Amino acid sequence: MSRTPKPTEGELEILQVLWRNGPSTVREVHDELTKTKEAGYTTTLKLMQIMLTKRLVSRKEQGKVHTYSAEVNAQDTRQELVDKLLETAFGGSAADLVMQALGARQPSADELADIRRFLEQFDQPHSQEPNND
Amino acid sequence: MSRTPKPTEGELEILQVLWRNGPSTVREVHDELTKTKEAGYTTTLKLMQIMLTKRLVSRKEQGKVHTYSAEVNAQDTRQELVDKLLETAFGGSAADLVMQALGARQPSADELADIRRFLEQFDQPHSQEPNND
DNA sequence: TTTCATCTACGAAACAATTCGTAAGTTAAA
DNA sequence: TTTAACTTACGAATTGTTTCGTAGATGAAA
Repeated sequence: MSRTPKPTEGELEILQVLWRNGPSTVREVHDELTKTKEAGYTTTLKLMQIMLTKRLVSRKEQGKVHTYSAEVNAQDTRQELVDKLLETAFGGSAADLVMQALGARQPSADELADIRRFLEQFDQPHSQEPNND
Repeated sequence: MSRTPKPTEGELEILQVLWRNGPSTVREVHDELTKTKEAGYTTTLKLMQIMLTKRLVSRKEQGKVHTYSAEVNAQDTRQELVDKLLETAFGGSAADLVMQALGARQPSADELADIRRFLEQFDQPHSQEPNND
Protein backbone atom coordinates (compact mmCIF):
# COMPACT_ATOMS: atom_id res chain seq x y z
CA MET A 1 0.00 0.00 0.00
CA SER A 2 2.87 2.41 0.47
CA ARG A 3 3.71 4.89 -2.25
CA THR A 4 7.31 6.10 -2.87
CA PRO A 5 9.15 3.82 -5.34
CA LYS A 6 12.43 4.44 -3.54
CA PRO A 7 14.41 7.34 -4.93
CA THR A 8 17.94 6.79 -6.15
CA GLU A 9 20.80 8.72 -4.66
CA GLY A 10 20.74 11.42 -7.30
CA GLU A 11 17.02 11.77 -6.97
CA LEU A 12 17.36 12.11 -3.24
CA GLU A 13 19.72 15.02 -3.59
CA ILE A 14 17.16 16.82 -5.68
CA LEU A 15 14.33 15.98 -3.34
CA GLN A 16 16.31 17.41 -0.47
CA VAL A 17 16.58 20.73 -2.25
CA LEU A 18 12.86 20.75 -2.99
CA TRP A 19 12.02 19.82 0.59
CA ARG A 20 14.28 22.51 1.94
CA ASN A 21 13.52 25.33 -0.47
CA GLY A 22 10.07 24.48 -1.72
CA PRO A 23 9.00 24.54 -5.39
CA SER A 24 11.97 25.43 -7.58
CA THR A 25 13.09 25.68 -11.17
CA VAL A 26 15.70 23.38 -12.62
CA ARG A 27 18.11 26.27 -12.54
CA GLU A 28 17.56 26.84 -8.86
CA VAL A 29 17.95 23.19 -7.99
CA HIS A 30 21.00 22.92 -10.18
CA ASP A 31 22.70 25.92 -8.64
CA GLU A 32 22.04 24.49 -5.21
CA LEU A 33 23.46 21.10 -6.13
CA THR A 34 26.58 22.49 -7.71
CA LYS A 35 27.49 24.23 -4.49
CA THR A 36 28.40 20.78 -3.32
CA LYS A 37 29.21 18.71 -6.37
CA GLU A 38 30.05 18.88 -10.05
CA ALA A 39 27.21 18.33 -12.53
CA GLY A 40 26.12 19.46 -15.98
CA TYR A 41 22.89 21.41 -16.24
CA THR A 42 21.23 18.94 -18.56
CA THR A 43 22.10 16.16 -16.17
CA THR A 44 20.05 17.80 -13.47
CA LEU A 45 17.30 18.56 -15.97
CA LYS A 46 17.15 14.99 -17.23
CA LEU A 47 17.03 13.62 -13.73
CA MET A 48 14.16 15.88 -12.82
CA GLN A 49 12.33 14.86 -15.97
CA ILE A 50 12.75 11.22 -15.04
CA MET A 51 11.51 12.00 -11.56
CA LEU A 52 8.43 13.49 -13.17
CA THR A 53 7.65 10.25 -14.99
CA LYS A 54 8.10 8.42 -11.70
CA ARG A 55 5.78 10.91 -10.01
CA LEU A 56 8.40 11.83 -7.47
CA VAL A 57 7.84 15.44 -8.47
CA SER A 58 5.22 17.46 -10.29
CA ARG A 59 5.66 20.65 -12.25
CA LYS A 60 3.92 23.81 -13.30
CA GLU A 61 4.82 25.53 -16.54
CA GLN A 62 4.98 29.27 -16.32
CA GLY A 63 6.30 31.06 -19.36
CA LYS A 64 9.32 29.19 -20.56
CA VAL A 65 10.46 27.71 -17.27
CA HIS A 66 9.02 24.85 -15.27
CA THR A 67 8.67 24.94 -11.54
CA TYR A 68 9.02 21.58 -9.86
CA SER A 69 7.55 20.47 -6.56
CA ALA A 70 8.26 17.37 -4.51
CA GLU A 71 5.36 14.94 -4.71
CA VAL A 72 6.69 12.63 -2.05
CA ASN A 73 6.89 13.74 1.48
CA ALA A 74 10.16 13.93 3.39
CA GLN A 75 8.90 12.07 6.42
CA ASP A 76 7.66 9.05 4.48
CA THR A 77 10.62 8.88 2.18
CA ARG A 78 13.09 9.03 5.04
CA GLN A 79 11.15 6.39 6.90
CA GLU A 80 11.38 4.08 3.95
CA LEU A 81 15.11 4.59 3.68
CA VAL A 82 15.62 4.05 7.37
CA ASP A 83 13.54 0.90 7.26
CA LYS A 84 15.59 -0.37 4.36
CA LEU A 85 18.86 0.31 6.11
CA LEU A 86 17.54 -1.24 9.28
CA GLU A 87 16.74 -4.41 7.36
CA THR A 88 19.75 -4.72 5.12
CA ALA A 89 22.44 -3.59 7.54
CA PHE A 90 21.22 -3.76 11.12
CA GLY A 91 19.18 -6.93 11.09
CA GLY A 92 16.16 -4.92 12.20
CA SER A 93 17.55 -3.53 15.46
CA ALA A 94 16.59 0.12 15.73
CA ALA A 95 18.61 0.50 18.91
CA ASP A 96 21.75 -0.60 17.09
CA LEU A 97 21.08 1.89 14.34
CA VAL A 98 20.54 4.69 16.81
CA MET A 99 23.74 3.94 18.65
CA GLN A 100 25.66 3.68 15.43
CA ALA A 101 24.29 7.02 14.29
CA LEU A 102 25.30 8.71 17.50
CA GLY A 103 28.38 6.75 18.29
CA ALA A 104 30.79 8.20 15.81
CA ARG A 105 29.92 11.81 16.28
CA GLN A 106 29.62 13.98 19.33
CA PRO A 107 26.00 15.04 19.56
CA SER A 108 25.49 18.59 20.77
CA ALA A 109 23.79 19.28 24.08
CA ASP A 110 20.73 20.41 22.16
CA GLU A 111 20.61 17.25 20.13
CA LEU A 112 20.92 15.17 23.27
CA ALA A 113 18.11 17.08 24.88
CA ASP A 114 15.94 16.60 21.82
CA ILE A 115 16.54 12.91 21.82
CA ARG A 116 15.88 12.52 25.53
CA ARG A 117 12.67 14.47 25.27
CA PHE A 118 11.71 12.29 22.38
CA LEU A 119 12.42 9.12 24.32
CA GLU A 120 10.19 10.20 27.18
CA GLN A 121 7.17 9.71 24.97
CA PHE A 122 7.72 6.01 24.99
CA ASP A 123 7.78 5.16 28.67
CA GLN A 124 5.22 7.67 29.90
CA PRO A 125 2.42 7.66 27.36
CA HIS A 126 -0.05 9.65 29.45
CA SER A 127 -1.04 13.04 28.07
CA GLN A 128 1.13 13.15 24.99
CA GLU A 129 0.75 11.05 21.88
CA PRO A 130 4.03 9.43 20.76
CA ASN A 131 3.00 10.22 17.24
CA ASN A 132 4.59 13.11 15.39
CA ASP A 133 2.96 13.07 11.96
CA MET B 1 41.55 7.31 3.86
CA SER B 2 38.72 4.92 4.65
CA ARG B 3 38.54 1.47 3.19
CA THR B 4 35.19 -0.16 2.27
CA PRO B 5 34.17 0.73 -1.30
CA LYS B 6 30.49 0.76 -0.26
CA PRO B 7 28.74 -2.57 -0.72
CA THR B 8 25.68 -2.77 -2.90
CA GLU B 9 22.40 -4.03 -1.54
CA GLY B 10 22.96 -7.58 -2.69
CA GLU B 11 26.45 -7.58 -1.29
CA LEU B 12 25.16 -6.33 2.01
CA GLU B 13 22.76 -9.23 2.31
CA ILE B 14 25.64 -11.61 1.89
CA LEU B 15 27.83 -9.73 4.33
CA GLN B 16 25.11 -9.92 6.91
CA VAL B 17 25.06 -13.69 6.66
CA LEU B 18 28.83 -13.83 7.02
CA TRP B 19 28.79 -11.45 9.95
CA ARG B 20 26.08 -13.42 11.66
CA ASN B 21 27.22 -16.95 10.93
CA GLY B 22 30.93 -16.54 10.40
CA PRO B 23 32.88 -18.10 7.50
CA SER B 24 30.52 -19.95 5.19
CA THR B 25 30.37 -21.75 1.87
CA VAL B 26 28.39 -20.41 -1.05
CA ARG B 27 25.83 -23.12 -0.41
CA GLU B 28 25.38 -22.05 3.18
CA VAL B 29 25.03 -18.40 2.31
CA HIS B 30 22.68 -19.21 -0.51
CA ASP B 31 20.44 -21.38 1.64
CA GLU B 32 20.30 -18.61 4.20
CA LEU B 33 19.38 -15.99 1.62
CA THR B 34 16.68 -18.07 0.00
CA LYS B 35 14.86 -18.34 3.28
CA THR B 36 13.93 -14.75 2.61
CA LYS B 37 14.09 -14.20 -1.10
CA GLU B 38 14.21 -15.94 -4.45
CA ALA B 39 17.62 -16.37 -6.09
CA GLY B 40 19.48 -18.79 -8.35
CA TYR B 41 22.52 -20.52 -6.91
CA THR B 42 24.88 -19.16 -9.52
CA THR B 43 23.61 -15.69 -8.84
CA THR B 44 24.77 -15.91 -5.26
CA LEU B 45 28.01 -17.52 -6.39
CA LYS B 46 28.72 -14.82 -8.93
CA LEU B 47 28.02 -12.10 -6.43
CA MET B 48 30.42 -13.62 -3.94
CA GLN B 49 33.06 -13.92 -6.63
CA ILE B 50 32.67 -10.27 -7.44
CA MET B 51 32.92 -9.44 -3.76
CA LEU B 52 36.19 -11.33 -3.74
CA THR B 53 37.64 -9.12 -6.46
CA LYS B 54 36.49 -6.10 -4.47
CA ARG B 55 38.13 -7.53 -1.37
CA LEU B 56 34.90 -7.42 0.55
CA VAL B 57 35.42 -11.08 1.33
CA SER B 58 38.28 -13.55 1.28
CA ARG B 59 38.14 -17.29 0.79
CA LYS B 60 39.86 -20.51 1.67
CA GLU B 61 39.70 -23.47 -0.68
CA GLN B 62 39.23 -26.77 1.07
CA GLY B 63 38.61 -29.75 -1.15
CA LYS B 64 36.15 -28.74 -3.77
CA VAL B 65 34.31 -26.05 -1.86
CA HIS B 66 35.38 -22.54 -0.97
CA THR B 67 34.77 -21.03 2.40
CA TYR B 68 34.22 -17.29 2.37
CA SER B 69 34.86 -14.83 5.17
CA ALA B 70 33.88 -11.20 5.49
CA GLU B 71 36.90 -8.94 5.05
CA VAL B 72 35.10 -5.79 6.03
CA ASN B 73 33.93 -5.27 9.51
CA ALA B 74 30.29 -4.79 10.39
CA GLN B 75 30.88 -1.75 12.53
CA ASP B 76 32.76 0.22 9.90
CA THR B 77 30.49 -0.77 7.08
CA ARG B 78 27.38 0.20 8.98
CA GLN B 79 28.95 3.48 9.95
CA GLU B 80 29.61 4.29 6.36
CA LEU B 81 26.05 3.53 5.39
CA VAL B 82 24.65 5.56 8.23
CA ASP B 83 26.88 8.49 7.31
CA LYS B 84 25.69 8.28 3.75
CA LEU B 85 22.05 8.22 4.73
CA LEU B 86 22.63 11.07 7.14
CA GLU B 87 24.03 13.14 4.32
CA THR B 88 21.70 12.28 1.48
CA ALA B 89 18.44 12.14 3.39
CA PHE B 90 18.72 13.91 6.72
CA GLY B 91 20.86 16.87 5.86
CA GLY B 92 23.40 15.71 8.43
CA SER B 93 21.18 15.79 11.50
CA ALA B 94 21.84 12.68 13.56
CA ALA B 95 19.08 13.60 15.97
CA ASP B 96 16.56 13.61 13.15
CA LEU B 97 17.75 10.24 11.99
CA VAL B 98 17.51 8.82 15.49
CA MET B 99 14.01 10.09 15.93
CA GLN B 100 12.96 8.83 12.55
CA ALA B 101 14.37 5.42 13.35
CA LEU B 102 12.51 5.22 16.62
CA GLY B 103 9.44 7.19 15.71
CA ALA B 104 7.64 4.68 13.58
CA ARG B 105 8.16 1.68 15.77
CA GLN B 106 7.63 1.05 19.42
CA PRO B 107 11.03 0.38 20.96
CA SER B 108 11.02 -2.27 23.65
CA ALA B 109 11.83 -1.38 27.24
CA ASP B 110 15.19 -3.06 26.80
CA GLU B 111 15.97 -1.07 23.71
CA LEU B 112 15.04 2.14 25.46
CA ALA B 113 17.26 1.26 28.38
CA ASP B 114 20.13 0.49 26.04
CA ILE B 115 19.75 3.79 24.32
CA ARG B 116 19.52 5.77 27.55
CA ARG B 117 22.58 4.08 28.94
CA PHE B 118 24.33 4.87 25.74
CA LEU B 119 23.35 8.52 25.89
CA GLU B 120 24.77 8.89 29.38
CA GLN B 121 28.23 8.53 27.97
CA PHE B 122 27.93 11.88 26.32
CA ASP B 123 27.04 14.19 29.16
CA GLN B 124 28.96 12.44 31.95
CA PRO B 125 32.30 11.45 30.49
CA HIS B 126 33.95 10.50 33.77
CA SER B 127 34.99 6.86 34.05
CA GLN B 128 33.78 5.63 30.68
CA GLU B 129 35.14 6.58 27.30
CA PRO B 130 32.39 7.64 24.89
CA ASN B 131 34.36 6.03 22.13
CA ASN B 132 33.43 2.61 20.86
CA ASP B 133 35.87 1.91 18.02
C1' DT C 1 13.04 41.66 -36.29
C1' DT C 2 17.31 39.79 -35.37
C1' DT C 3 20.28 38.07 -31.99
C1' DC C 4 21.60 35.93 -27.87
C1' DA C 5 21.13 33.66 -23.65
C1' DT C 6 18.47 30.37 -21.69
C1' DC C 7 15.21 26.86 -21.58
C1' DT C 8 13.17 21.97 -22.53
C1' DA C 9 13.22 17.42 -25.04
C1' DC C 10 15.37 13.47 -25.91
C1' DG C 11 18.57 9.98 -27.74
C1' DA C 12 22.31 7.60 -26.54
C1' DA C 13 26.61 6.47 -24.32
C1' DA C 14 28.86 4.98 -20.14
C1' DC C 15 28.64 2.64 -16.16
C1' DA C 16 26.99 -0.41 -12.54
C1' DA C 17 24.28 -4.15 -10.53
C1' DT C 18 21.89 -8.31 -11.04
C1' DT C 19 20.69 -12.55 -13.04
C1' DC C 20 21.44 -16.81 -15.13
C1' DG C 21 22.96 -20.37 -18.60
C1' DT C 22 26.52 -23.33 -19.81
C1' DA C 23 30.92 -25.51 -19.40
C1' DA C 24 34.20 -27.83 -17.01
C1' DG C 25 36.31 -29.74 -12.70
C1' DT C 26 35.77 -32.68 -8.33
C1' DT C 27 34.08 -36.15 -5.31
C1' DA C 28 31.92 -40.16 -3.84
C1' DA C 29 29.08 -43.86 -4.56
C1' DA C 30 27.50 -47.61 -7.55
C1' DT D 1 35.52 -46.65 -13.94
C1' DT D 2 31.30 -44.81 -14.92
C1' DT D 3 27.79 -41.99 -13.25
C1' DA D 4 25.38 -38.55 -10.58
C1' DA D 5 25.42 -34.78 -7.79
C1' DC D 6 27.66 -31.15 -6.75
C1' DT D 7 31.05 -27.46 -7.29
C1' DT D 8 33.45 -23.19 -9.48
C1' DA D 9 34.35 -20.12 -13.62
C1' DC D 10 32.74 -16.97 -16.52
C1' DG D 11 30.40 -14.79 -20.53
C1' DA D 12 26.57 -12.39 -21.53
C1' DA D 13 21.86 -10.56 -21.26
C1' DT D 14 19.02 -7.51 -18.69
C1' DT D 15 17.89 -3.76 -16.09
C1' DG D 16 18.70 0.57 -13.79
C1' DT D 17 21.26 4.98 -13.13
C1' DT D 18 23.88 8.76 -14.48
C1' DT D 19 25.81 11.70 -17.72
C1' DC D 20 25.88 14.69 -21.51
C1' DG D 21 25.53 16.35 -26.43
C1' DT D 22 22.59 18.27 -29.72
C1' DA D 23 18.39 20.21 -31.45
C1' DG D 24 14.79 23.13 -31.29
C1' DA D 25 11.68 26.49 -28.67
C1' DT D 26 11.15 30.81 -26.12
C1' DG D 27 11.74 35.41 -24.47
C1' DA D 28 14.25 39.67 -23.79
C1' DA D 29 17.30 42.98 -25.35
C1' DA D 30 19.43 45.35 -29.14
